[in-house]
Amino acid sequence: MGNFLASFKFCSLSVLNFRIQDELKRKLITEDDFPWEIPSSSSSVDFGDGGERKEGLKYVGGVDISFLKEDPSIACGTLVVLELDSLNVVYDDFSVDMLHIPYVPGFLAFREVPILLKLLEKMKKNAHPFYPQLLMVDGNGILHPRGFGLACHLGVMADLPTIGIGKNLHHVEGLNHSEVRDQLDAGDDKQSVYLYGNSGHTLGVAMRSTLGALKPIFLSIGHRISLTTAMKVVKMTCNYRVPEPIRQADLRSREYLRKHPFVPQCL
DNA sequence: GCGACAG
DNA sequence: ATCTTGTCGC
Repeated sequence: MGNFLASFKFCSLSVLNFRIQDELKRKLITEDDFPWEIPSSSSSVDFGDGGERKEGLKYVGGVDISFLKEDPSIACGTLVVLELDSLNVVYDDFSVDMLHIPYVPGFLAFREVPILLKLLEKMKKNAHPFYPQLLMVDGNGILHPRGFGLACHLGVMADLPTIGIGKNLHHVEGLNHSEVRDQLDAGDDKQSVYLYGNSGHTLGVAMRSTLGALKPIFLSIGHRISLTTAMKVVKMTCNYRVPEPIRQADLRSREYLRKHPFVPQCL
């Protein structure tokens, strides 16, 4: 009986998760859909005419989750917000939870979205002035077996513009690591190559985000942003290989777990 | 058939 | 994701 229930649970999970991804995918927006102006890569120009202009992108969020080595089911979800100009962290928040959903490639969102969404909603409910205008997610967007990775899932759920940042290539639609590497090495000092799936659609881009970085990061559209704009924003935030919002979320997440051991908030 | 497979 | 020391370089 236990086996039956276990396998039923497993089956229903898989089937339902496919449907949930397909259903949410209908809400996906893959072009710029926000009122904020992306600051030019240099300093912002002040025309001094006092005229009204669009509000600029200022608060960029990053999310990550780290795990307890002693118990991989204990996770620390972390949300940080950085000021784009200075890349200073102006907000961080943490939530330690016990996860009951396993990691399955292609279904990462079902494991991580609840905890991340909770952190975002807490900030939104309090009408926090630093609520992010854009969110970077440690995981892929449309670079995904069904074109709906963690960054898309979280973006649609939170109704936020999101960018997916992968540190490893998810092998989808014939994409493979060595081919990408060869293409990057083909050019003299090629910094990025577009990722085309078997279907010919652009799924994302492999990008050497800093001069010294041999290994690229893999970015893809999450929600409500174009790939071109996503690349601009990511480049603006890369002091190191991993964009600062993700990097800070990662660093602080591990630190929090080190300093606040064994205190799950949800059971 | 075997291996690969975001975090 | 996590386990891990030193080491090379700016």
